[in-house]
This record gives sequence, C-alpha cells and structure tokens, in this order.
Amino acid sequence: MARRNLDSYPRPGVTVDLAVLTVTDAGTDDAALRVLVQERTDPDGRVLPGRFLRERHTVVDTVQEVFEHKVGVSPSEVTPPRLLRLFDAPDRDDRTWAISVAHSVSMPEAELEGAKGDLVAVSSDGVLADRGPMLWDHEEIVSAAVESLRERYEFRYRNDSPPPDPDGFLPEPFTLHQLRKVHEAVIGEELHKDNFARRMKPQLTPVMRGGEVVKSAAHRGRPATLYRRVTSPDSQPVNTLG
Amino acid sequence: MARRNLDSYPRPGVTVDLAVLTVTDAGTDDAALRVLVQERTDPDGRVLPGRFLRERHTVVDTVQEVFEHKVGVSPSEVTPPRLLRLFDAPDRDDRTWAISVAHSVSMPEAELEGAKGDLVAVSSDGVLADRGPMLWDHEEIVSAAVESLRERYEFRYRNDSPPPDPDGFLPEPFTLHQLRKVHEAVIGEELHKDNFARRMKPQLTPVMRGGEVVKSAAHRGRPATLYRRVTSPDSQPVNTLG
DNA sequence: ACAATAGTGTCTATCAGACAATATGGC
DNA sequence: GCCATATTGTCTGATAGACACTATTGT
Repeated sequence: MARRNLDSYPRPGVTVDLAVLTVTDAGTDDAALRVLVQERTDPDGRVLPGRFLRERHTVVDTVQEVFEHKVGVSPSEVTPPRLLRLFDAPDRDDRTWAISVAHSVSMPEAELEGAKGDLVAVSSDGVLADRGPMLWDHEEIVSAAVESLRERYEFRYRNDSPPPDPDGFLPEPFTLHQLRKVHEAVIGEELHKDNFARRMKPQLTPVMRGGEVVKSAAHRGRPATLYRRVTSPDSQPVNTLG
Repeated sequence: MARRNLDSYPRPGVTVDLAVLTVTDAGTDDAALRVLVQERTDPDGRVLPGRFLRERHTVVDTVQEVFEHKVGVSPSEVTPPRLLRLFDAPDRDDRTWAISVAHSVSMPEAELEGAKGDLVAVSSDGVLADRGPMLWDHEEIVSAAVESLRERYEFRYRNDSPPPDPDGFLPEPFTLHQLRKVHEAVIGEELHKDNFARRMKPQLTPVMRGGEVVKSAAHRGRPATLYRRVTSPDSQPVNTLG
C-alpha cells in the first residue's frame, strides 16, 4: 500500500478555550471565586475566551495569545494552564470540523485589571451564580474547572493537608484569616479557624524583620502574624492533571 | 477585517496514542500489571499503539480503530478511554505538525487474547520492568497512565474507600483474596487482608443462590465467599479525568 | 488431628472536629 | 476597663493499622 502524504489527510481545527479563574477581594471577608466571561455576537451569547491553535504553536503559546488578543492583559504571573478535557463531538461547531481543548487558568485579581469581559461569581454548586446561559458547551468547561480547582483546595485527610492557596490567588504576605477566607471562597463552605490554622502552619513561615515577627496592621483586635508559603505556589508541568 | 475561511488556516495532525493496561492472571497470586507495547520499524523501536484522528471521527471512534487495525482485537468491554495529557511540542514529529492526545484504556486480560504486541510488566516505580527504551515520549505516557490508574486503586482516607477494582480487571464473581491481589498488583504494594476486607465489604454483595451464600471451590482451606461489586465498574464520561 | 485458608474481635495511636480559654492589641 | 480578634489548650469520637484469635474446609 502506497503511503499517502501525511499532510493530505483532513485535519481538525483545534481551539483552546479557557476558564480564567480568580478570587476577587482575596484579602478580605468578601473574597469570591469568579470566572471571566465574555460577550460575543453571531451567534450572540456569553462565552469563554478562546482561539484556534495556529501553526506550530503550543497550547501555552495559544494561552498567551488569548490573553493578548481576547482578554487584553499581559499576565506577568500565572499558574500554568491545566488541561480539563477534550470536546470532540463531530458536529459541535457547524462551520467546520473543530475540537476544543479546554483548559483552566488561575490568576490573582490584580493581573486581571482592565480585562475585557465580566468576572462572574461561581455559586456553591459549581456553576455561574447569575444563571445566565452560555453558548455551546462552555458551561461544562466552567464546571470542570471549578471542580478541578476545588479538589486542589479541599481539605483532604490526615496525611496530606492541602497546600496553602496553591494557585496563588492571595499575594504574600498574608494572615491565617485571609488565607482561610480564600480557601472558603474557593471550596464554597466555611472552615473552622482553629483547625485550619493547625493544618496550615506546617506549610507556612512567619515573616521576620530584624529578628522580630512582623504583624498585620491592627484595626480593632489583636494583630495577626504575617506568613509566607514555605512551599512555593503549585508548579505543575503543563497539560497534566493533578 | 475580512474573515478568512476557517478551513484555510494550517491545522495540526492529531494522533491518539493509547496506554492499554491490563492485569494478567488477575484471579491468582501471580497477578501483574502490564501495558501493551508494540514493535515498529522506520524508525525502529517500541511504541504504544496509536493512530491519526480521521475526518469527523471522535477520540472514542479512533480508539476503536486502533484496536481494530493496530491491536487486532475487537474488545466487547472496555473501560472508557481516559485523557492523560497533550503532547504539543512543535518539533516532536519531524515529518509534520502533529499533536498527540494520550489516553489510557483498561481491559481485562481475556479481551486482549491474540493482541499484537507484548504485555510488558510495570515495575513498582511506574515504568517498564524490562527497562527497554521506547520511542519518542511514549515512556512518559506509560508513567502517566500508571500514575492515574494507581490513584484510582489506592487506598485513600476515611470517608471514601476506593471502589473494588474500578476498572474491572477481575471478572465477577470473585473472592476478597482475589480482589486484594488485583489491587496489590495495580498499586505495587501489599495490603493487610483484614483491613482490606473491612473497607471493601460495604461495596460488595455476596452471590446468593437458593437462599444460600455461594462459596468458592475449596482447594485446601476454608472456602471463601464469592462477591460482586455493588457499584458497577467505573463509568466515567469520556475525556474527563478523575 | 493437622494444615491451610477465610473471616472476626479488639487494641492503640493518630487526628479531625469541636469547644473554650487565654493573649494582645485598639478604643 | 471593655471589646475585638488572634492564638493555644484540650476533649472526644472515629478509624487506620496492627495483631491475634476463631471458623471451616480438605487431607
């Protein structure tokens, strides 16, 4: 059998669609998990930012391009994109044969300053809080992204506590109270402050200056100790799941 | 800006590469985790079975085609393929721009009767036991597949015990001893029979016949009770990770 | 009776969850 | 002193891990 040229076979368009996650007001009691949603026309509706994979570009390249052309920000610091799943139904795009490689990206709120689109709150059951529908399968992508994120923030069991804010939503240094509020915003449920402190402390180091422990500026009560992560924020290789 | 036809942009070839996992001698004390490896020429070396995604075919379609054309068996029962990761380095295939979507598939040994290739044992640290090199990045795929599989079989913590043989390597009905040997083969370490039994029993149901519990054929000692899974083997949706 | 395997009872160290007391600041 | 918040001490119920004992068969 003669070998046909590899390039002559029909090939799918490959899109990279992003669930950009952040925690707004991460330092405060109003911390909230949100996802970046954009409006588009033809067809009209709300979508996640995304883009076709261009020649010999990687997923990481394409994520950068999405930020540059669709979101309008140049992130200096991002958690590496995480592969969520593949959408490959042959008829999911009626214009052409296209498969979607859905990823999630976590960013601190400050890096999303001026981004195009809205930061929509995520409800406790993992979907958009304002219940507005999204086009195509994009709502599924949000659910998958939130589920994956929560697994990373959830309190597991005895042997391994969760890393403190593994996706780095909260800038250092921070108090245990602030850290707890971020975790609560992500997983959507309250945590006991004492148990939380006991589990996190082994993974935190107090900020020292001049041989003294640095405390937070006191508003009302006793000032809290400021901490840094002793394990740096998650640095998972690209395209793998945890 | 005029919109260029979507189909006129260059597109990558998309391959589906499979880590086919099985447990040989699943009913016995010699149970062993193995992966299907094939020989190829030009370039010469050992590879995992794989294939280009053809027009408007899905990943699931392509997995079927790999079994038909590359492996030479028609599986009647398979655990759905699991997405492991994406290989997208622009120069990973020097013939053309191609990205690889690596999946793992779990099958009972019986379904691999007459398959082309060798079932190579996996060592306890998750790589091939015979240490022969594989072409390209295929060794990484094996590691990722084994790691993902072990997560599913590993004993987690208090609230959720692992499902009994979630990928269905062991045909029903089985004894607790047989089930334990399969789990030990997968995770590569020994388990206490008493603790194992306690954790598994809530997820198992004894086989009844005529109001009586059916026992295994006794060779030497006391006959063991035969069980079935009360939760059917894992039915995860395609392309998602666990 | 004995060997061999299946199955159960129970002890212990650990720890998550819960509650409460104490420490340290502003006012 | 009083209030608010941070931090630490301690009790308790659950259970994984470990060990040892009992049960049921073939020989």
